[in-house]
Parts: sequence; C-alpha cells; structure tokens
Amino acid sequence: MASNEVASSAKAKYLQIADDLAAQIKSGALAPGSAVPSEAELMQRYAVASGTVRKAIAELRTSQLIETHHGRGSFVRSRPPVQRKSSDRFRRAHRKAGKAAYLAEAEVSGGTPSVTVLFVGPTEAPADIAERLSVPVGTQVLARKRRYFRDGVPTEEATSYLPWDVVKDIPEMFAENPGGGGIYARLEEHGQQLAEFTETVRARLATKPETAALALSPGSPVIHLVRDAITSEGRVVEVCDTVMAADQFVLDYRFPAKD
Amino acid sequence: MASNEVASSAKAKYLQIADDLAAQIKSGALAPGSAVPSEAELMQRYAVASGTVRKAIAELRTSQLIETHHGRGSFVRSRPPVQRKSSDRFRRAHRKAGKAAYLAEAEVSGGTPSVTVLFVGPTEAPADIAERLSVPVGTQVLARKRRYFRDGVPTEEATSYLPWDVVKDIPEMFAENPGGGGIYARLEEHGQQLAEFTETVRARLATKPETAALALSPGSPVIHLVRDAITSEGRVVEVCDTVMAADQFVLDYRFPAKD
DNA sequence: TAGTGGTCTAGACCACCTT
DNA sequence: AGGTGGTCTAGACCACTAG
Repeated sequence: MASNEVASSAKAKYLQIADDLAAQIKSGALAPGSAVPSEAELMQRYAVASGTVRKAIAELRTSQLIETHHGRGSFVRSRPPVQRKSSDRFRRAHRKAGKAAYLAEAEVSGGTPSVTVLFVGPTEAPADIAERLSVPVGTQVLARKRRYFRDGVPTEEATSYLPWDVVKDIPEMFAENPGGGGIYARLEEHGQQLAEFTETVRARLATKPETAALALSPGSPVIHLVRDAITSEGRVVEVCDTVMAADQFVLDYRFPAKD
Repeated sequence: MASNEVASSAKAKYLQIADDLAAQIKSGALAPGSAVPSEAELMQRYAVASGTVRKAIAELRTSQLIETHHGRGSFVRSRPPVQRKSSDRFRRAHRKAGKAAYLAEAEVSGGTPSVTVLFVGPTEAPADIAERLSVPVGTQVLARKRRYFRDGVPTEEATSYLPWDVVKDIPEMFAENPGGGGIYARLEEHGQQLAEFTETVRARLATKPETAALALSPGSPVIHLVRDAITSEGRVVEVCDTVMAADQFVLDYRFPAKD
C-alpha cells in the first residue's frame, strides 16, 4: 500500500510515540525495571510500521530513559543515586585513619564500593602525562590502573602514573593493594609531603572502549578528570587520569575568594 | 527485489560505512567544514539503500564528527578550541581591575566573547535554589539570566539568583550591565564581603531546550555547574546555575591537601 | 521453537534550501 | 526547479534469548 500520510505540520509520529511512552515512564505507569511493550505490540497499538516504532525506541534510549537488550526487550531504566566526589576527600585526616579516598566517599553516598586492579607495572608515559610529570615522553613510569564499582556496577576507571624514582623504593606501590590510606599515604611516609592537588575536568561522550568498560549505552556522557598531586617542593608526583560514568557522579569543589 | 544479504558474522554495513567516512575525516581527506557526499551519492557509492546510508550518517552525527542541515547537507565539524574555567577567575584583583569573570577568562582562551542578557527581574525561587539561599521555596528573588557567546557561537547559559534584601538597594543589579567587575564587585561595594565559593559539577546530555539555546546537536553532552557565593558571615548571597556546551570547556580546580 | 530486537531494502511523499 | 535531508511503509532475513 502507498497510503503515506507522512508528517506534515504536526510533530513526527515517532516523536509522538516516544513522548507518549516517556510520559508513561515519568508518571510511573511504566515502572523502573519493567519491560516496555514489544515492537510488534507497539506497531499494532499505534498503527505504524516497524521502522517508526524503532525510531521512537531509539529516541528513548538516547534520552537514557530505557535500555534495550537484543532478544529480550526494552526495559525502563532505574536511576541509581549519584555519588558525590568532594574535594574534601583527600584530607590528610582520612589518610591517617587508614581510609583511601574512594572509601572516604562511599561512606557518605551509600552502596557497597569495590575495586578491581586491572594493571600495575611499568609503562611509557603518554605525551600529556609526561608533560604533567615533567619527564620526557616515553619515560618509564609506574602505572596503576583500576576499575571501581558500586553495588557491582562499574562506575569509574582510573589510572595513576608515578615517576619511577619516586616509587622504586616503595614496595607497596607495586602491590595490588597499596595498604591503608592508599598510595597517597605511602607517598607521605616516604618523604613526599603532599601540598596541593589540581584537577581538570572535561565532559564528553564515552568512546567505544569506555562504553564497554563502564557498561554504558553508546552515546552516554562521561566525566574525564585528570588530577595532579603536588608536593610541598612543587613536584608533581602523581597524575591520576579518571573516566567516570557521568550519571553516577556529582563533583563538589570549594575555594576561597582570593585576592 | 528481495536480495537481502543482510549483516551476517561481519560488521553491520552501516557501521562499515560510518567507519570508512570517519577514517576519511580523521585523515583529512574530508576537511573540517567541507560537505559530506550526499545520501544519494553514498547510496550509489556503497550500493546500499537509503536507510542504510542514513544510519551511517546518524552514527557520525552522534559521534560529533559531522553536523547535518536539512536541505543543505552534512558537514565535517571543526572542533574549536576549548575555554578554561579556572577557579582563579574569581580573584578579587580581577574585580578591582574592572573585569567580570567571563572576560578575565576569555583573555586567555582566545576568541571574542559576548553576552546577551535574557532576563533580569523578580522570580519565585525554585526549590533547589531556595534551599541553597536558605529562603522558603517560592520566595521572591532576583534572577539574572544571560547567554554567553564566543565568536558569535553560544557556549553557555547562566542564571544568577540573589536574595531580594541583598539586591534591593543596589540599582545596578537591575540593569542589564551591572558595571565594571560584574555583580560580585557590586556586592562587595555594598558590604557583602565574599569569602568562599562552592561549585557542584555534573555532566549529562542536553535537554531539548538546551540544544536549542546552545545550538547543539541532540545527544550532545553539557556541563551543569551550580555555584554558591558565600560571604564572610557565612551567608549564601548568590547562586549561579550554569549550563555549558561540554565540548567548549575545561574546568580547572586547585585545592590544598588539607589536614 | 517462538518471540524479541537488529539490519536492510526499495520505494514513497514531505519540508527545507539554493539557484 | 532540482537537490538535499526527514519521515514513513511493508515487507524480508538474521541473531539473540527464553521456555
């Protein structure tokens, strides 16, 4: 049949369908975790072709309202509460109490945190990292890459880079678990008095590998944070490169109104 | 015809096409600003149906590699340099020199900044803002909403909320242009000694209105920043709610390793 | 095996932009 | 007017997941 009464002045059909479903989700008629009606059913209900239903579904997916699984169906997303990353988290008091930064936070944000160490070992410093560490590009540094979870869901992946001469006499740095208080506590025990941190924050869409690593749907935003740990002598002794699922985090900063 | 030799074990055709075009863009064969071949031509070149080409194009669009304009075509995006928002930007020295924060920054980041005031006037405080200002929800406050541009391109939209009793005797607050040094300079002239700022940073996808306001393509990420300006008496005298195009900004923070 | 989403076709008509 | 992208149809076959 060729009865194509296509979108005219009104809104596109697929958007109307998406809006309708979105309203049902927001009203709770479609509860979090529940299945969205199948494409076949939606085709019948709205009397449209498959392509139109699929575009509506795609719309909801990029709005992060649903997630769809091949062969199973589409399901309403449940938005877990976000974690807060406060600049307070590096307080020396926390380190002395034996807490690593990520644990100092998890206490406040609820949920059960866990970490997996993905890699610990020597690496050639990438250009941007090398610049921050003030070493030549390609210099051997220690990399510590780990993935953080909350309630079993991956939320964050972080890689720390440390100059070799700083870590070579600190055996804990090469262990999966660097001990109470984390690597910052170890650095301070070995004469590296931490004075200051700088963080640069960007937001962008996740790359393919990041969507895989953090179990994100494509088109999800991430926060990319790079932190320099600076000693009282002004040396950068660690650069930490972190990618976070954007919907999982709120960053808090506090700074004085300087002169 | 029904010769559907559909995706088998290999990659989907539309992804192959997208990858091919992406490679051409990255290699420079398709230069920034230049037109991507039309759908009709791509259909011929790759010998596929229109829908397949459109999916490939959609892929590139959500990767932020191209932008498409109805009736004109698709064009390779040129990535403009990013602005840096340093926490240094609120230095009192800058205010005394007559510079508003956004100008203090633009100096460093290149490009010509401009501002449009969208609204200045009394508003009922939304719930989250009211909480930060420690006033009851719905209390009348002064709202100042403006849009920032760089080289004529919208990059940021910000709304400041100030308690009525703070601003009622500061006539400049109701003007489009609050005068040299911006509203923070006016506040300090009227006895509000600013001591501290707090910022909370989130990243998420742009809403429909935000894509319109900031001329973004749908699915683009934004940075949502909310700043409290706090006086030496501990009162929050301004809350600034800002939405930024994520690809335009890098946020810089610096903080001491506190005890 | 039945049901689900994923890919693809070969068209159609519409809306926008340029000439 | 002619080209461009935007929407839509009515099917087809494939791949994944469940019972």
